[in-house]
Amino acid sequence: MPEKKTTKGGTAAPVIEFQARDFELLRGLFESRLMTQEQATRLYFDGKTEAAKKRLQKLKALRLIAERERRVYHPAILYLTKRGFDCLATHGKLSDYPRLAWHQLEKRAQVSELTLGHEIDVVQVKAALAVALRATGRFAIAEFSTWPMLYQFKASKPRQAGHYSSGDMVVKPDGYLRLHEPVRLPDGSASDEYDEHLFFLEVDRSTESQETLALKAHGYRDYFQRGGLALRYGYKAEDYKSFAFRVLMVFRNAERRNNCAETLLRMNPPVLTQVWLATQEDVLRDPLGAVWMRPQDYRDATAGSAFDASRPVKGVYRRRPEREAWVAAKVAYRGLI
DNA sequence: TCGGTGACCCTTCCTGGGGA
DNA sequence: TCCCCAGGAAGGGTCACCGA
Repeated sequence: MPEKKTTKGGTAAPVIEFQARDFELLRGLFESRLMTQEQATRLYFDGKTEAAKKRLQKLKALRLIAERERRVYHPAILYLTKRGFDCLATHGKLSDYPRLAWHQLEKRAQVSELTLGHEIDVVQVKAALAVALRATGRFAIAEFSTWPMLYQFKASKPRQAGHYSSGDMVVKPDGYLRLHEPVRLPDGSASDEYDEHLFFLEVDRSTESQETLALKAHGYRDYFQRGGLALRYGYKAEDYKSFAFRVLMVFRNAERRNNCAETLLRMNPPVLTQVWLATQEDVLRDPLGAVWMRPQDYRDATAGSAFDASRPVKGVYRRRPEREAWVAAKVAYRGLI
């Protein structure tokens, strides 16, 4: 049964029938804090710009969403208003989220320009993946969240030489994706059973040190080996192998990606296959295509060459465009699924 | 009948490039 | 340096079509 909503007073009070898509959009804004109109169009309107434009205008007129102050020629960045938040709460659309008062959400939505860029990048990757997955017709997205608080976890820090204990750290993923892929019966039809694919997402803005990235990779490995995800879904930690996940790291350029691959290979023990690396440009173009590499793939591509990661690092860091060219030509890129 | 959507067009506001 | 123009981004108007 459609639900009607009107506004009080004013001129030309808009009246709309809420659709499931409206709530999905509002929930999306609740989770991701911000998204551009273009991203909302891709995520919730199948890329249909005119349809998105009209619907978003109505939601803005109802003051359920609003856009950040911007230059007229800059893309519109949408956010959820208090009225939108109340609307979701009233319709019971926030029951599967932690309880959050409006003032907490309002504070969360006040982001700096630096954070803004990161949030938009994360949603950009999310939109690219969601659109590509939808287009395959093979997968159902069971969860795709970009709210770090929902999936953050504690992991132990790597032990340092001369120290008996290692201490804990909190890892806050930029995103978490759970996919269902129906198992095909011999006749080609889909059964009730499905395979599950689990991913954590890290979108790098070149603002963190390689050491921090390595620390995160260590954290993910620790979380896996301790059965953190198994426990999250109500299973025993010993069942951790049934909850194998990959960590997708997306970088601004190939140099940064390759540096990270080298860093992960130099860890002790090295991270070889759990972390998958790609550039943002490649992911936005073809997120499911052969654009991903694992540190092990990087190692294979550079083995015995002047860029072999096992060679000791000497002196200060210098750019090596020839390394990027070498890797681009030699590495065996992988498709995500 | 009405709401939602798609398509097309016009307008506003601004940036950036090119030429005088 | 100034002016002109193309183009980006989005708001808004209108009309036609579809489906409940």
